[in-house]
Parts: sequence; C-alpha cells; structure tokens
Amino acid sequence: MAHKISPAEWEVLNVLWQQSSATAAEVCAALAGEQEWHPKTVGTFLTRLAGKGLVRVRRAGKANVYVPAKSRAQCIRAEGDSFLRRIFRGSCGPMLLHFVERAELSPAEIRELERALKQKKTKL
Amino acid sequence: MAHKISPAEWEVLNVLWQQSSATAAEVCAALAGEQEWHPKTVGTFLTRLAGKGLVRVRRAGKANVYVPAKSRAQCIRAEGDSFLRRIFRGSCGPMLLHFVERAELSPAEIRELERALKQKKTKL
DNA sequence: GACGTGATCTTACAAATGTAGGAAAAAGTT
DNA sequence: AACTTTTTCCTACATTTGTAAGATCACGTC
Repeated sequence: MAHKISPAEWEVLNVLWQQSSATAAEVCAALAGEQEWHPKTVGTFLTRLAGKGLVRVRRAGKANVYVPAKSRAQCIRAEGDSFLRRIFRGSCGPMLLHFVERAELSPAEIRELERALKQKKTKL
Repeated sequence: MAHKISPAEWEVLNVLWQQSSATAAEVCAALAGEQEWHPKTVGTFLTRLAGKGLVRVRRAGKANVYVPAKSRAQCIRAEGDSFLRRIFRGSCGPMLLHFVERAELSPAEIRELERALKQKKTKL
C-alpha cells in the first residue's frame, strides 16, 4: 500500500528524477528561486521520502546522496489516477477537455496530441 | 487565499454539486457503497467546508441543508492548476499526453477532443 | 590530535486531515 | 408532558505535513 506523496515531497522528487540523484544541498540549490526552503526543511523531506521507501540513501563522503527508488512514471500514474477519481470522478473525457480548453499548447504539442488520439482510434 | 480542499472534502462537494444541495444524511446516502463513512464523519466534513466558506448552510426543519458556495468549475480550475504544477511542473502538453495514452475514451469523446484541439489551432 | 565547518540525526511543534464520541436540541409519538 | 429518535454542535485524538532548531558526527586543516 504505497505511501502518499505530499506536495512538498513531489517538488523534491521532481528534482531527484531530473538529476538522477542528488545530495540535500543539491536539491536545495536546484529549487532555489522556485521554492525557498530552509536546508533543514529539505533534509526532513528527504528523510521522510527515505522512510516511505521512495528514495534510497547512499553515503558519499561527508554527505548523503539520495536516489529515487521508484520511477517517475510509476508515481505519476498513481497520482494521476487519484486526481482523476477525486476531482472528475474517474471520467477521463471531461478532464481532458477541461485541460485542453484552458491549456497553452504549442503547435507541436497539438500535433502530437492529435497523433495520439488518432492512434487511440485505431485501437478501438 | 482560498482554503485548500482535502480529498474527503472533494467527495462531499462532488455530491453537493450533483444534487445542487443536500443534508448530511443525503450526502451519506449518495456516498454509500462508494465511501463508507460514519455519519458523524460526514458531518465534520460539512462543517469544515462551511468554515472554509465553500458551502453555505440553511436550516430546513430539523436538519441542515448544505449548498455549494463556489462553482464546481471554479474549484476544478484551482485544483487542476495545482496538480499540473506539482506533478508535471506546469507543462500541460506532457500531462495531456500521459492521460490520453492511458485513458479509456469513447469515440465520441475522441471526436470532441479533436474538435477542441482544432479550435485551439485556429486561435494561435 | 584539537578545531572549525558543514552535513546528518533527533526532536519539536503548529496546522490540516481523517475519524468519530458525547451532550444537547428539535420533532414526532403516546 | 415524557419518551424516543434524529440531527446538530462541540470536543477529541491520532496521523500527516510543513517548518525548522539543537545536538552530534565526519573531514579537512593547523
């Protein structure tokens, strides 16, 4: 029964996935300007993530290096499902429509979405 | 700065929006089978929602009737934005792609999405 | 090998959330 | 009016989350 990932923990995880692995200080640096967190605070989040089994800790010299233990895709799937159920009661169509209508999309993104939809059709 | 809506509160709000308004017992009934909550628990959620200004309370005989104070669309917008930022770092394209790829969509829904995308293109 | 520096580990605490119990009040029943 | 039932109002408590302070430990330097 996978632990829940809090918003703050998501921020941290996003950095870890992007960098593959990082020390607390590195996470802090990566987040600077975005999320102004005290280093101690970031430390807490990392420890909690380790406790939840979402990151693995490895010692490198004086500092700890944290490595994501689960794939981003995996976590996104779970969170996306829960979001969908909670807010749209599981109906994906309306949810997609909502976002398409208020999204800012580049022409390339639109093309890609159209392609994905077309492919979806062939599979029905 | 609008209060945050907790997952449990979303469940309750969804019922209220669907029924336009409801008593605690009605919410409980509507959720039966879906979410097995003690009536007292549902009561707490309704009170909290009132405290957050998200529902308005009106007395009808012996029971309270709760009415949503904000539109569903409004709340969905806020929550969708936060979800997007948190999980996909604000990039809508990848998020949409993720859901399109793993969604179950009816042909009608696909058509509608394509229409929405086409309209999006004309606005660029 | 004592000292300063920086990182970790342990502990804390307030607010939010899930989950209700008990007291009290309102309404119908005899 | 007394009793029963239903519903609310107030209170409680464990957990999770955000936010760190203080103690301690590892490393390079003198």
